[in-house]
This record gives sequence, structure tokens and C-alpha cells, in this order.
Amino acid sequence: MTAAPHEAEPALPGRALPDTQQGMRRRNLARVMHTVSAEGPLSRAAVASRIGLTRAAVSTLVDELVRSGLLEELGPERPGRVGRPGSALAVSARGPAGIGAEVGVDHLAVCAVDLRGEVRSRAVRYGSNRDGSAEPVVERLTALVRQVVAEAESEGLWAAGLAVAVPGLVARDGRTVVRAPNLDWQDADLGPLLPADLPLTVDNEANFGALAELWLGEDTPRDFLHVSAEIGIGAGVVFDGRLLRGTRGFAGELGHVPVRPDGPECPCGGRGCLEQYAGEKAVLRAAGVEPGEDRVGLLADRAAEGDEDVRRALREAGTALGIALTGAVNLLDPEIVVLGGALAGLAPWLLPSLRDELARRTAGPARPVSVSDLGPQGPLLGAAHSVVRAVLDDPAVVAERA
Amino acid sequence: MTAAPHEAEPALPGRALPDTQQGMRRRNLARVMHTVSAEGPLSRAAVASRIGLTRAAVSTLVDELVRSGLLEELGPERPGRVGRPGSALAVSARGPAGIGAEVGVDHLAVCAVDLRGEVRSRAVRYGSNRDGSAEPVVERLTALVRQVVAEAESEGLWAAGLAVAVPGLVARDGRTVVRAPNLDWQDADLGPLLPADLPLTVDNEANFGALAELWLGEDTPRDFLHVSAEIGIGAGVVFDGRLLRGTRGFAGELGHVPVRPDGPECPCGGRGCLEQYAGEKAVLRAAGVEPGEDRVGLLADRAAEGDEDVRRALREAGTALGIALTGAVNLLDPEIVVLGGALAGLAPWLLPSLRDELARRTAGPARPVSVSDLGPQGPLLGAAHSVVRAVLDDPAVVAERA
DNA sequence: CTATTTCGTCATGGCGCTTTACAAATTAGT
DNA sequence: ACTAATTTGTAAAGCGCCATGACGAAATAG
Repeated sequence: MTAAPHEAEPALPGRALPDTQQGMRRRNLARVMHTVSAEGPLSRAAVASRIGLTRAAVSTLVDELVRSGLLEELGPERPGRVGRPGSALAVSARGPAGIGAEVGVDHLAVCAVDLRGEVRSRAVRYGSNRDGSAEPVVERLTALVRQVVAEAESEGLWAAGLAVAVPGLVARDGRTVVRAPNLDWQDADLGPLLPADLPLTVDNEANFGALAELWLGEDTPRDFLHVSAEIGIGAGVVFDGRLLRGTRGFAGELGHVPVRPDGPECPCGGRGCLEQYAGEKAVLRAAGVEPGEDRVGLLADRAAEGDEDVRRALREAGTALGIALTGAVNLLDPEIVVLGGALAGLAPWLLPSLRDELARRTAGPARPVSVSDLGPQGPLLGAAHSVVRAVLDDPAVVAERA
Repeated sequence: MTAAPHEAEPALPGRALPDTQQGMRRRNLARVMHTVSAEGPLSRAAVASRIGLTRAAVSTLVDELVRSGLLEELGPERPGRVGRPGSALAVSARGPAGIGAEVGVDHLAVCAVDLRGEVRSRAVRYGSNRDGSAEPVVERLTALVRQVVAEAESEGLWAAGLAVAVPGLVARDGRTVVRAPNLDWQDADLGPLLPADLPLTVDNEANFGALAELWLGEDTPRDFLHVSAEIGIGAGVVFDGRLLRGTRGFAGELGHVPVRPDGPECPCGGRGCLEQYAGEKAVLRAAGVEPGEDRVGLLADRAAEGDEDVRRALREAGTALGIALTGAVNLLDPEIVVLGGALAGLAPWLLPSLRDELARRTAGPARPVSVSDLGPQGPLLGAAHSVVRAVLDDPAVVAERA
């Protein structure tokens, strides 16, 4: 029997729980965890007033969470005010950990994040992953995962689940990679290839990048568009704090939004797709740069040196992005647009023309376009945190295993 | 003191309710109402098995709802199977009613819908509403509302709320029309102008059209794009059964998605927006038809007669729609795209080129594009039903007033 | 006419939160 | 220093809500 998959981001009060007294209890456990996690060390009384329950009720909830090893008592608070000081509670640093993994075109990365959000262990392995099939790649990934899990365990943690970010389309079952052109994968079910004792989620790296921005970004609103590019151009659409996945799970294919309907043909079947103007290949060609290792770093270096060909190529890519984003902004009215992934490193040369185009084409106040401060780490962190969020969202499940 | 506004579509179990025993009770009352409403007359036992509570629990819930006048006992069921027949329960036809209203460019319409979804009373008034300001228009609308409410009351109903559909952008407060170019309205707060004894919601007609499709359409999935055109072109984005409104409430502005980035200038500031190709004005001009009354009917008639200019204009509009929708489909991966509003009547001439364009440009299986069977009635019905849904979503609120 | 099945209700019980009360630990004021 | 006031955490009693189990009522099957 394989472990059950977990949802990646069922908002705060896991709406799946039934409306019975036990469901209520579980949701309230989750609310305590979320509150303590978000607002640092807090006394029982502080938690109670924040979530609208009584101190007595919170006491019993906290007892249960402490017994399960999900919360820790830090001892008496420094009293600044009158009255008996509370006993500070914090999310445990020795409980469950989320294991995040990333399959890149030429690297693999795995990390373990504890409930406090700290990265406690990590491992990277470089080398091409275009092996023609998923098996050998996932085998190497599994080795890396075991290594990170072992290291986490030596620090008193235990792995609560594994989330894998891949550069490709993932079916809604959260296990099957339908198509990953840059890896040459097609309809690859990663479930049987990864450790069966860990609840597994597989998702698009752009989705995990967007979730990382939502969870970890400074002042990230609940309605935003996260644009990222590795080789293709993907977008994560987050509304009301929820990631929009689409019926088949293929939402966010910004790279194939038409920019010039009569433009060059695209492998997708369309013409003039964004990727034909702002995709990595197109930009490298326009800049007259040979494809090779660390292409993004190369472009950034050349642009910084003042290479006019590279700068023009990036300006034009920014314009194309601006056109595509005009459509997206008109359709979705996000509060901000965030550039992440490889785009973050090239932002200084993309942003001016992108902002120009967007401002020119949209009415009303200018739409803020910002750059993710997570940079290329977004997807990996998002994956690991998705497991952590699953624990916070339903602590009862994990308490049984602890 | 004005009545509190209600949410338009907080899914089934109004997530706003607190996680306390009373909140649980209220959510379970809602689940009973939704179940009975959706699946026709049902016995207590049938409801119990559907929502996963025991017969005993459902009995007390039903008692409460019957006492409040929200459910009715229809008497013993026709027994087809062995065992004691159940007592059929139905949603009451004499309880609260939702009042929907629509402000069109040259008409006003109001209707009352009971909890069963039946239209029990309606009134229409023709005549231009471009009076330069909202006051006189809303005054006429109020008169119509009072007339419909009185008629509904004479049938034993009482008005639970009023929802108004407007052809323009509405702020997220659900009361203020920020901009309605075709009415010449700007920053008009309709709150003080409408009956203060009715909870009020104002929303974009495209949004209400999309909700009508969600609630009333045959086989409408939970993820879809609803495209409607009156004078502008709007889209309702529904995902996971929830309408996506955007930060400012301006989501769905499909009309200003760029189709040809160097196309003709648009009043919005952009160039080559969809509206420049598929908007009413553009189509009329391309077809060589003079603007006037019932422009859509005229176009449909001419096209049916075989007028080649009109047909070409509609074909080209369909192509432009196809390009804009390609972007939307790539970004959102909806299960289907539905054409509603004025577009529904022109569908026979728009659809072929629209489908062609969409199929050519998107990979994978063809995305179904269908036509709403609600036609131009969508927004009005959606508005009235939004009030009905609010009652189903939280019967306890209304029970107090009954 | 009896056995069986299903429905609705009642009494009982368990579970989860609130209320109320109280001891513990701190600050403010005299 | 000592008392009053304030706040925290816990314990006991109470109430609301659903589950369980039993029962009469009303149908079908044999």
C-alpha cells in the first residue's frame, strides 16, 4: 500500500474535512498551527484571541499538538506588561520535515525544510538529465532524496512527504509527467520510481515557484501572476491565495499566448507565440549568443558589460512579455505581476520595456511588476514548503504517524 | 441601518462561518438546503445518506428549516420499494425570493425567483438609459423593483435581497459602478439610490452571466470561461466553481486583450485590442450596417439572408475571438468555453472561424466551445439566482427574518 | 398473516467548545 | 514592603450538536 498523496495548497481550513465535530477539531488544530507558524512565538492566550476560541479550548488543542511533537513550549515569556506572563509556544524544530526536490535540465536538487521554514539539509548534483527516459534520472534523484532524508533524521526530523518540481506538464493526479520537452519525458508516472514510504506530489516548477512566492515572498498579495522561465515560459496564476491549475492541470502556459498572430511558427502548432520572442532559444539567437552551459548567466554578464546585441534582444523580449501580460492582466486583474526563475536575473534589462508596454496598453494606474527575491530557488523551496503546508493544514494526519 | 450585503457565490459551505458548533450547525443547514434544492424532492433518509449525517441529525435540521419556512413537507412518497415510504421534502415555494435586476443600455428588467428557481414575477421597461447620470435611471429601476416585489408578495413570497447587473466595471464593494461607458456612468454608488430594506449586490453583467451558466447551464463544468458581449466584450472566469473577480473586481476584460499588437488604436490606450475586431461597433462598421436599434438581431437576420458582407465581418470577428481565446485557454486551461449574451445569437456565423483558429493554435485535443442556452437572459437570471444562492448558502440568516 | 425492510423519532451518550471559578505570576500604586 | 489590579493557564460544570441504538409506523414479499 502506497502512502496517500497530499494536496499542495488547500488554503487554510482544509475544506475537505467533513462538517462533524471531529472535522471541527481538526480544523481548529490547523488554525492553531497556522497562527503560531505565522506569528512567531505566541502564548496560549494570544493564540486564543487571534483565532476566536477561548483560552481553555486552545489549551486542549495545544496539549494535543505538543504531545504530537508539532509544537514546542519555549518557557515563560519576557513580561513587558502587567499580568502573569504567558508560556511561549513555537512550531517544533524536531518534528516532521518537508522534502522538496527539483529536476532541472542539467541538475538535480533536494532539500529538507522543517516546520519553522528553515532549510535543514540540502544536496545538489550537476549533470545533464536528458537521458531519453525518466528511470535513470529518477533513480539518481531517489539516491539524493535518501541522502537528504538521512541527514534530516540525524537532526531529529522525520520526512512527512516528498514534493518534486519538474519542468513540464503534470497531470492532475500529481504523479504523472505528461510532457517535459526539455527532459524528453512523456507520460512518465514517477510514483513507482520514488520512495514508496513518502507521500508524493509532483508538480510543474512554475507552479511551485508561484506557491513559494505566495508563502515566502515579502508582501506578496493573495492575487498575483508569477511569471517564470527556465527554457519554456510558464506562469503561476494565484487567486484568493489558491493556485489555479486548470482542468487538466495545464494552466499557466504563458509561453504559448499569441503575441503576433502572424509571427513565426511554433512547435505547439500556433504562430507568434510568446516563446518565439522571449523564450530562451529565441533570445539567444537574437542576441547572437551560442547555446551552452549557464546560458542565463552568460546573457546577464554580456548585458552588464554593455553588449548592445544582447541588450536589444532582452529589450525586445521584454516588449513581447509586456504584450502577453497585457492580455493576462486584462483577463485576471492581479494585484501584482512577479518575475521569477531565470527572468529574475535578467530583470534589469527586461523590465523597462516590459513595464512600458504594459503601462501603455492598460488603462488606470500602472500595474506593479516586481522581481521575486527567491530567484532560481523558488521551485525547490515551494516544493518543500508544500509538504510543510500540508502538515500545517491538517496536523491530525501527521500526529498519528509521529 | 442598511441591510448587510451578501456574498454572490461563496461556494457551498460558506467558508466565512467560524469553526464553532454553531458554525457547524449553519453549514449543515446549508448542506441540507443545497441537497434538497439540487436533487428535487427527497426524504430525510435520502438527504442523510447524501450528506453523510445520520437520519436523526437530519431530522432536527429539517425541523428547523421547515419551521423557518425554507423547506416544505410534500407528504408521503409514492412507494416503489419495500419499506415505509419517506416523507418528501422540497424547497419552499412561498419563502424568500431573490430579486434580480438588469440595467441595459436601452432597457431595464427586474425579476423575482423563488427558492425552487422559478421566475415568479417579472417586469421590463424599454427606453434609453443614457441620461448622463445614474440617479434618474436608478429611480426608474427602483419603481420596477417595487412593482416586482409587490407582485411576489401577493404570491406569498418575500424579497430576501436585490442583485443588480450593470454593463460596466463594479468595485469590489459590490455597490459602486466605477465605469460604465455605455451608460455614461462614473463612480456611481448605487447603494443610497436603491431600496434600503433589501440587501444589495451590484455586479458586472458578464459576471452574472457566467454565474447563471454555472448554476443553470446543462452540464456546465466547474472550470470554464464564459464570453459575453453586449457592447463591450467581457468574460467571466469560473474556476473550481468560483468566479474570479480580480483585486479591483475588474477581471474578465477580454475586450482589451491584444490581438494584433500594432492594430488600430483603442480608447483604452492600447492597440489592436479584441474589441477593435470583434466589438459591436467594429463588426457593424465592417459589415457596412448602420448602428441603430436591435443591432444584434439585424446582424443575425442579414447573415441568415446570406449577406456576404455581414458574414465576412462575423467570420473575421470569430477569428479575432479565436486568437484572444487562445491566450486565455493557454493561461487558464478551462474545460470548456461558453459563448453567451449577444454572441449566442450570432454563434452560427462566429463559431466556425473561432473554432478553427483555436484548434489551429492550441495543442492537444480540441477545446469544446459551446453556446449558452440562456442567451440574453443570463445576467438577469444570474443576478436573481445569486440572491437565492446566498439563502441556500446560509439559511440561518434568513430564517431569523422570516 | 407474518417476516422483512425502510422511515422517522426518541432517549442516551460522546465530543468539543464555553462559562465560571481559581491559583499563579507579574506590574502599579501607596 | 505590601496590597490591588491584571493577565495567564487550568479545572469543573454546562450546553450544543451529532452519533448510536431502540422502537413504532408503514410499506412489500412470501
